[in-house]
Amino acid sequence: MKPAIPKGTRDFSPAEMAKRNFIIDVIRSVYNSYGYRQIETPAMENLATLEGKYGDEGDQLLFRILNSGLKNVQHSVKISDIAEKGLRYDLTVPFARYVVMHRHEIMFPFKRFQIQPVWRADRPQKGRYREFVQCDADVIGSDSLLNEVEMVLMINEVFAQFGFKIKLLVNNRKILSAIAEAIDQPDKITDLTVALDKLDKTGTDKVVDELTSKGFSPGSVQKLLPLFKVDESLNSKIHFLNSFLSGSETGRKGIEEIETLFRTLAELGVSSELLKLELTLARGLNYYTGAIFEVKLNDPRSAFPGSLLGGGRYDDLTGIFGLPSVSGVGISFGIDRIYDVMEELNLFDQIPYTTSSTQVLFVNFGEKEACHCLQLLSHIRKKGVHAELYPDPAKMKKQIGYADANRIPYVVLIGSEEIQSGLLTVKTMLTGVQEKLSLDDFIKRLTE
RNA sequence: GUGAUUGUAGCUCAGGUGGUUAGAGCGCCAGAUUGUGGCUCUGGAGGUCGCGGGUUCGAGUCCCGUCUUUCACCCCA
Repeated sequence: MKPAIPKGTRDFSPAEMAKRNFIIDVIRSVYNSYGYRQIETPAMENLATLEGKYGDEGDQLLFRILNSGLKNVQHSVKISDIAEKGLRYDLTVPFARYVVMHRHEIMFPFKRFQIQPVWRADRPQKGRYREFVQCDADVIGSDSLLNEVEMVLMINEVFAQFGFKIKLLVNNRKILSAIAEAIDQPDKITDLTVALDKLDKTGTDKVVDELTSKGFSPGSVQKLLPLFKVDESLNSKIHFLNSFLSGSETGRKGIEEIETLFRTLAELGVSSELLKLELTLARGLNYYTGAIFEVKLNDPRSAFPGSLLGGGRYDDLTGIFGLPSVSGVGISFGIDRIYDVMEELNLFDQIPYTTSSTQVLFVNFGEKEACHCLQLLSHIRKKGVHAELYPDPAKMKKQIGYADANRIPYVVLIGSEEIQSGLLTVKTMLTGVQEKLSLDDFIKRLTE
């Protein structure tokens, strides 16, 4: 049979892994430095845990796992009768489940991070995969807006290390639901936000069309129009919202949250170039209730479409699992998209990463010589040098070619002559220069 | 889920209107160099033309189906 992998999945070669690990290491070290602690959860969850958390669209995109032991399946069976598990769709919902299950051993507020693959049964396309890795950080059990502030700081710290420019879009679900109230369509928040989200892409006419087709009355659409004409500046947006949402308690709270967040960040010197209040930012996931975040590429060298990060506050995700009124905020980096952007902009060239960490290759001249090398190897590894012995007594051309192909900087040759003299013949691959060194002198050179 | 698009050697790609034995570059292997990589030269291996069916005397080429690739919509990291 012909080898193949499922649609939308990928293999990663050593060179690709080195680059992926570079990205992950940056994120992990920032998470660590802010006090987040790592957990993992299973690839699969019970469908009951997953379903209904991501909207109708999200439910469609869940990978469901067929129950084991099934023999024949009739056409008329219900999915719930043949599948009770599914691959996780994100890391936030499994985390909420984790928090509820482990509530007695958790000290709140709980700051955790998690770096694992997730799966979505989407049609693959640019920047979209069926299996991809998310890097999440969440704080659960704290209402403080300082957590939102911290999320933004981490976002900036991480992206500052990648070599491309981004824009961090911020909005607040409370404001969005207050807008829905203000135009007398409080029950249509989802339709409203989905339509609003397309404003910058398709323009006001298309948004109006979509709202009308979704059953918004002409009167409510009329009421919405001023929103499209607000000035870009933060102050004029806030000013507009204050009057537009004056009658709404949630609207007032949302504006207050936004103001606090932006004020604190300004005091911390977070550039307003990076940060933008985007009133049309919606985000499809159902569970967000407060701040919402999204990072887009903002670099003249590329027009990469998708978002590189998403996140927000969810006030009651644990409620469904039986632990009400515990609020959390979180963010999620999409490393596959960050990788694509860095690859497109050739940014990996300027960044230190290695495909192989081997510093020395010992050439294999035969059983006796190899055995001698093994003893030297264990000594030199204890000194912290990364070294390997070629496994077969192959031709020199082959063995040195192996060092060349793997960019191993030094080759050590130990034949009968070297065993007798006790000196190593060391070849520096870059220059081709060859010299006789004692083991200690060689180690000294490598560890200096 | 809707609409397009792609598939020929390990990789990148050629193969007018169907017609002998399907090509190139790069890579790979071997030799020139029996203890020496990159550069050069010489030689060699490697292809069910994505898969299945159809039209035809004859299909890499035309038709249908299917899978895959890429892209847009939807939605999202």
